[in-house]
Amino acid sequence: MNIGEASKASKVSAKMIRYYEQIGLIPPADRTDSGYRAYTQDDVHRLHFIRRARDLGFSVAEITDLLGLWNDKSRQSADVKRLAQQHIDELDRRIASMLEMAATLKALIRCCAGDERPDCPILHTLEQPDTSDDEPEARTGAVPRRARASAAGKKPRAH
Amino acid sequence: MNIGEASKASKVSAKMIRYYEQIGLIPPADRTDSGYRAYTQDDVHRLHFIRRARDLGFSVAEITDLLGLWNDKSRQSADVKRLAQQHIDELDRRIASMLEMAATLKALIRCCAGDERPDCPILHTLEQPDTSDDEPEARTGAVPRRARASAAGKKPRAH
DNA sequence: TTAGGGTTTACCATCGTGGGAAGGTCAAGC
DNA sequence: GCTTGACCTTCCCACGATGGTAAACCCTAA
Repeated sequence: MNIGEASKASKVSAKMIRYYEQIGLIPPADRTDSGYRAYTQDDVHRLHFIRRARDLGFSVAEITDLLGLWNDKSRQSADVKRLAQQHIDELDRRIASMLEMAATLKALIRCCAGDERPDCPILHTLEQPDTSDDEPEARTGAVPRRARASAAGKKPRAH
Repeated sequence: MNIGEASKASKVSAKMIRYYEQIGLIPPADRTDSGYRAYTQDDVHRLHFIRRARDLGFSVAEITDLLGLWNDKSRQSADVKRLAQQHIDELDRRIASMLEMAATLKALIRCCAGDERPDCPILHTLEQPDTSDDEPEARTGAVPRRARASAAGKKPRAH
């Protein structure tokens, strides 16, 4: 099977298949005499597995582990469960972060007239220094602010 | 004011200040005779504005627009509101996408014994082709699947 | 004057994906 | 056989926002 067919069958783009091979997520494909990559049904199966894990938001690094467990006949389901739980926790963290942003914005929007006048509490708030919590140095090193921001979308998944 | 001081005051790293200048988000800073960037209180004010907008998850492109409105004395608050609403919509889309992933994983996890045996419904599900919805071609071109995936974290915000 | 810290530019890495160029291969139709 | 179009190959570039590093330069206090 050519890479194009494997791509269609697995729903992983040819570009990504080559990339996954390059970074070692999948073993190098067999080659025809002319250098074309040749895939078996099993290869497609693995690619599809990867695709589905990506759809669930697993990073390539996490998928490396998942594939390892997938191939390990003597795996313990607890290991898989732990991986999945870690990923859920990460998702939940990012969700919470974004919910917080959205809530803040929604509160601001409710106060904005949204008419032809220039006065706007949204810009006003962005302009103002922190009003509620403002211990300048003490809090800067703390987790929340940066954690909120950094957790906001660590694993892009743009096609 | 040096870049270091401006950085501390605005809570934007020096690295990012230079980057924002490079991509044209902020105008080139004045320079001292020796080539050091020099910032005014107003510059810091603008940087802080940017920082706060980033914390709310606005992309640099969106902030370009926000800054334009900020500087436009004859702006209409409706324009600001519209920008904010668009961003909220985008956030909500990504949140929904991640909630869906998390829900799927949580459902899988509930079915996994999580013990020393290798049998695991999580891997099993990743392994299986789509069972519920499987109109192979008809649906592939449609939005949902890819939209779900691509919305999963388009705007990384890693420090 | 010297030491140490701040600053400058320039380049590289991240992560997963797409785009494109330049060239080789294959299969169908003439 | 030859042409054509679709496919494949590798290689490089881009994205977005950020961090890191290195080599060179500047400033200030002791």
